[in-house]
Amino acid sequence: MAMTPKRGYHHGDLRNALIEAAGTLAEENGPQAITVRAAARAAGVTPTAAYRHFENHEELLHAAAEQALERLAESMREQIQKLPDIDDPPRAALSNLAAVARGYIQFAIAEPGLFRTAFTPGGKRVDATDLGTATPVPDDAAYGILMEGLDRLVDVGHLTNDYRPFAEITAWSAVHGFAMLVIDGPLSEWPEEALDAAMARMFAILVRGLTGTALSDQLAADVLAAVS
Amino acid sequence: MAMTPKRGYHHGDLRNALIEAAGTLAEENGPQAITVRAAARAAGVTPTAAYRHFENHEELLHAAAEQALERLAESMREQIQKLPDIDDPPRAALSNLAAVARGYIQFAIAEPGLFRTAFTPGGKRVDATDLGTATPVPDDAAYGILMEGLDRLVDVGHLTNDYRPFAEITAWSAVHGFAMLVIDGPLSEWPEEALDAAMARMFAILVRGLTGTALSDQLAADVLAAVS
DNA sequence: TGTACATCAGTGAACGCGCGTTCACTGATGTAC
DNA sequence: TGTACATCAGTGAACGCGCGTTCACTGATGTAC
Repeated sequence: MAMTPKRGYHHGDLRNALIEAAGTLAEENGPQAITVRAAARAAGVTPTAAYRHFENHEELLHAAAEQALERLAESMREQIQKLPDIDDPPRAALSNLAAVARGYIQFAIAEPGLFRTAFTPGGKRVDATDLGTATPVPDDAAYGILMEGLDRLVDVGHLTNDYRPFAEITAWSAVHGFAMLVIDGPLSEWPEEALDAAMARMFAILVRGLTGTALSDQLAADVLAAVS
Repeated sequence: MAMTPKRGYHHGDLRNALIEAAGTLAEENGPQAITVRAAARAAGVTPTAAYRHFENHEELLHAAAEQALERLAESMREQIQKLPDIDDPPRAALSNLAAVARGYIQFAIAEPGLFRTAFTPGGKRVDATDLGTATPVPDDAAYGILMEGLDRLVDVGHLTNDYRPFAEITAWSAVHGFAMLVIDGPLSEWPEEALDAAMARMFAILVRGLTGTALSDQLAADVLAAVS
């Protein structure tokens, strides 16, 4: 069934081409720039053709949002993989978490248009795994990576069980908020070094809040330096 | 110079009427809904008339964003004023900070359209007090309220000086991120009680991270219960 | 107090644009026999 | 292997819409004398 894209009248893989085009539009001018017509134009196709693959504009936007979210997760994974091998397990767990945060924030800074697209309203992206649950959980990769990072902190003895519930909400909120403030808010004028310092500080506060013990300055610096 | 609004050919206070109209539009359908034409329509005036008071669409948007930010600050002040008198100064300082957070998050939930408007990109709202500074600081009221809350924590001995720098960035990030995740993100499906629990948890983690000492469960509950 | 006149704050019509979406259509493709 | 035909994936033209913005204008207002 896997068909290689074909040139010519029949495109071969128009659906993906449109999503890709939507991504490029979002990269350049934010989610607002994603329109059926512009995506079709970029894919070299008539607007009508898009309606073979998407019910309407909203569906295209939603598909683009999902793709952007996946790119965000990729950025997080990249930072984790860049990490050197670390023998000390607690330290490794901390570095891992720092890499997760770094990947998240770095993606927002590098690709603000895509980042906004990922969290665009209307793209009802929280397909709760179980809508019966009071606290439905996102099924996206980024969320999984964060949860894993926190679980590792538990395994390693750094995070006690009584502080585990909702820990991911706090961590996510902080990192997400930071990213937002950088791209749309008061931190947008700050130079990189100041942002790095603020981020290091935030990480230290977050870790002390989660684990109850302060990171030594040395450890904090190391852990953060380990990610680019 | 203060003129009471007049009916008739000359409106009397069209500029403010347009900003007000823009606010209502944003309340109902988000910042996207703010258009020159719609605002003029709502103010009972021809689109052209709006151009007597705003250079272009962007300026109107910017004015609406500033107003939304002011409403956010009001919401924070309201929560602070609702606070009962508390004799114990450290406890009062903590309650104050909790009220600030509550006011911020509550506004986002109650008025998501305005909240998004306040942080709309393009409304280059960070008129840095001093652009020579490496870390320019917003001049809006909401920011001032947050800073004051943290300073009180220092005065009271809860927050040591080495943790004060960038503390506001961390606190702001967490609260802002939480608000965003609630209105546009994964937390939008959560029932109120779950949000309250998550928020209480976040507050506890944040305070422990900032001050180095855990809030007793009792204190945390009290402090959060004090705000509606 | 009355009036001429400059200025101010609106009107009304029009422009060109890009959008989402629908319609009737046609060329390309794959399959049954 | 050849062919008839259903289906699929596009085209091309058109619709109605609301937008930002500009133009020449006019009625209302305030002020100088």
